[in-house]
Amino acid sequence: MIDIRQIRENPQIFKDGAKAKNFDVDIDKLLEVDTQLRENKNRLQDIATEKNNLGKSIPKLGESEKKPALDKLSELKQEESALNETIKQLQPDFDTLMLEVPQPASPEVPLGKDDTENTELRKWGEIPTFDFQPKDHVALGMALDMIDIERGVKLAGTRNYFLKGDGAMLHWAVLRFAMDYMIKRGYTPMAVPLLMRDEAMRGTGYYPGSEEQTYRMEKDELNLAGTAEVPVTAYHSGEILKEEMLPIKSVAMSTCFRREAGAAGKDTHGLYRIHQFDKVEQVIIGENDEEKSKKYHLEILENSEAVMQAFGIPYRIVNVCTGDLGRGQVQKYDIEAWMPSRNSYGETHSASRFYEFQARRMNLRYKTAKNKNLFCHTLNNTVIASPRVLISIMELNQNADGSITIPQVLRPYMGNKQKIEKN
RNA sequence: GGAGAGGUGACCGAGUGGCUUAAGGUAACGGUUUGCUAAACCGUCGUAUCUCUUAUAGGGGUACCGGGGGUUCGAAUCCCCCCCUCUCCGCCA
Repeated sequence: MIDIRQIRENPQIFKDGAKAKNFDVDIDKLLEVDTQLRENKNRLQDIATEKNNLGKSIPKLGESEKKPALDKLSELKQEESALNETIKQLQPDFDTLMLEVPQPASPEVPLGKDDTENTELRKWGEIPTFDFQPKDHVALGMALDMIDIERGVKLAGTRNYFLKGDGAMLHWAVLRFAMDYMIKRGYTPMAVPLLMRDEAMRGTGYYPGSEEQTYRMEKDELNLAGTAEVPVTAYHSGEILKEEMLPIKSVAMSTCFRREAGAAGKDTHGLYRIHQFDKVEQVIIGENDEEKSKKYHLEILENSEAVMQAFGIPYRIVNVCTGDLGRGQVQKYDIEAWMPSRNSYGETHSASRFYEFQARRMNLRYKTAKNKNLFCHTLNNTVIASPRVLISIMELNQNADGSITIPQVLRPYMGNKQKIEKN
């Protein structure tokens, strides 16, 4: 959410910002409602003052003076309830519009209409060539009895799968390595609830907007989080933290649930786009300081790169353009991993910087040394998401005989096994 | 699922109609004392919003004691509805 005072002072920035991000929001309408609301509220305040004064004087008045005073009072009350009625009508419009105003992107974000206009910042690693006919992860996984998509679909519908044997082991190895790495970097591990109230969804910026992407438990009015970002970022919502607590760096591993509505027919093959996966996610809750936020942003990007490098996966860093940014993001770096079967890079990570946007929505603040309450800044990034990353790992490390060499760093998590082979 | 208790400021916790923004305590900040640390003592210390002024500070108004409505000249305090939390019992991983 944006500070309404900033919108009042400089509406054009927010109009342009929304346009660049492809969001449709009526700033003029918002300002109009804001003006009306303020007029009514100011008048209401004056009435309250008058009422209070009058009320206090009443016990001191003589009998003859009491009657006119009471008459005046009931007159004021009538006007008061009329104003309240108007405010009650305007307030929801105002609140709705406020939740819709996007955070303008940072100047270093490239202008663009959609993901085709994202710009590549740099690459890491060599794209391998094979001197045999390489298989894709599905063929590999089926042959090695690691992946069973058919039965996943039988039991849970399309975009569902089983991992078994070394497939399950590899999946957990990747997650555990990522978790251990982040803990070594000083991030606090968290196990989190995933059934979230609407409030948490709104606070992180997923609502309004991503309702269609989200599984909802209608009976309980709870939402199945699509990422641990929701519980971890909202963890301190509504609180006033002490400045010395910041930055709070957390890492959580969780299952992620996504409906993938509107993606029908897209990426239907294999484990790329699925309804349920596991992810290690890093979150930083920091000070209200743009320079620090940028520093943290690079830090969380580096953390993920280190993990990708440890796995030996070639990747590139993409500066996501304005049109592909979410409502709240100031800037976003995606990491895209090389996936031989797609013959392209596929998104595996998304590092976002929000400044105050999320903190304002969830009323997450801290008290400075000067006793001021400021909204925190929030950031998050994937550390690793599996099984999507298994596509790269399996396909890149396959051998001519159909076996898969396990990356060094994952072997300790797989009983020091070096290869996954047919048995 | 059944029964009960409760929701007050960063935190704990008092407060059953006006003198309460709200006692007391903790934490924090400033000061006195002090070789240092600690302790003790004194002082300051809620949030939001509007407005004024000798305008990165101060003054004033208003609202806020879970949310919404009501009674009343006046409500944290009384009434109604809702939400949430906790405890006990039952069932159970």
